[in-house]
Amino acid sequence: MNLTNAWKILKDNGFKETSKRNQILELFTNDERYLTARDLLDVMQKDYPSMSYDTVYRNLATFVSLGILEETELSGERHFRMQCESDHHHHHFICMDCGKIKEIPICPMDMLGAALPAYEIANHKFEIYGKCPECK
Amino acid sequence: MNLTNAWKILKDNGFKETSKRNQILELFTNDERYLTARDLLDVMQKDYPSMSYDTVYRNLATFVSLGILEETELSGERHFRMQCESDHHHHHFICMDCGKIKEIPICPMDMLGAALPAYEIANHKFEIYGKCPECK
DNA sequence: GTGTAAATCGTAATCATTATTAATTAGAAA
DNA sequence: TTTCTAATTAATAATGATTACGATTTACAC
Repeated sequence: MNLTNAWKILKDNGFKETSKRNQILELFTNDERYLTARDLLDVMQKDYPSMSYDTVYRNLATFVSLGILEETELSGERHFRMQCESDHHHHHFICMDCGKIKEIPICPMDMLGAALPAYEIANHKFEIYGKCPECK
Repeated sequence: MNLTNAWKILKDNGFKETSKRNQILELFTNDERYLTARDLLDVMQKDYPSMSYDTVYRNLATFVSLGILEETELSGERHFRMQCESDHHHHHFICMDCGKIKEIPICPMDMLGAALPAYEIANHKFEIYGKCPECK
């Protein structure tokens, strides 16, 4: 997901173009790591000292609901990153040191077959945590 | 994991036998769902009106560190349940309606093979969410 | 340019979790 | 059984992430 696509989605859904929104999106396009609301606020308050949590969280929720950002929970905090470009479903390795991620092309649901008959599957989560080659 | 085993582990590690600890453990042996700290407190305050959060959280942390309970995060809250009896590594389907769980005997890490050379894998999470046959 | 709904600001409220200190208690030792 | 001590708990406050709200500002359609 890049800036242009993100703005197209936002415009298509009637959202207005604001400098705050743009800076949030820019921060995500420039960082492949998962970021917290605080991470964003800390950076943005340099340019916009009046930036408030409300604005950060509200926009994060908007972006996630539109599929612009993806979200995960790491050590008790919500983390966000730009939705991957990959066209096919995948999962992530997350480095616990530097926060960089690597796409895992395998999805365990493929191997599940008929292991859960009669169950209605709504969602699943598969993440791997550890150290990337650079941090090892 | 049953009460007897849990107490053996606690005693072996020098922990004292208290009525609060016992009731927490009993609640978990009688409930296969994941419970929050608040769930426990609500029930326990009927028998022990003075029960405090500190006691709940402190014991939950103890139990998890000793491998008596297992923990996961669901919709922003920490949830706990008795460690499964299964001797072999597995994952869980979790019903989002009734909270009941079903063991999934498959682990995606088995299929990963050498997909992450040079990476140091410390941990992984695989969970499936949806509705169980009874709730569907 | 104007009007209006959307967006943001500033701040307070909420909720889960953790920390602190004093009082209580389990279990070992006398 | 009584005493002693460290572990445990109660009561409450503090913290940190997230959400909420009234007032103000802004994007943009007209």
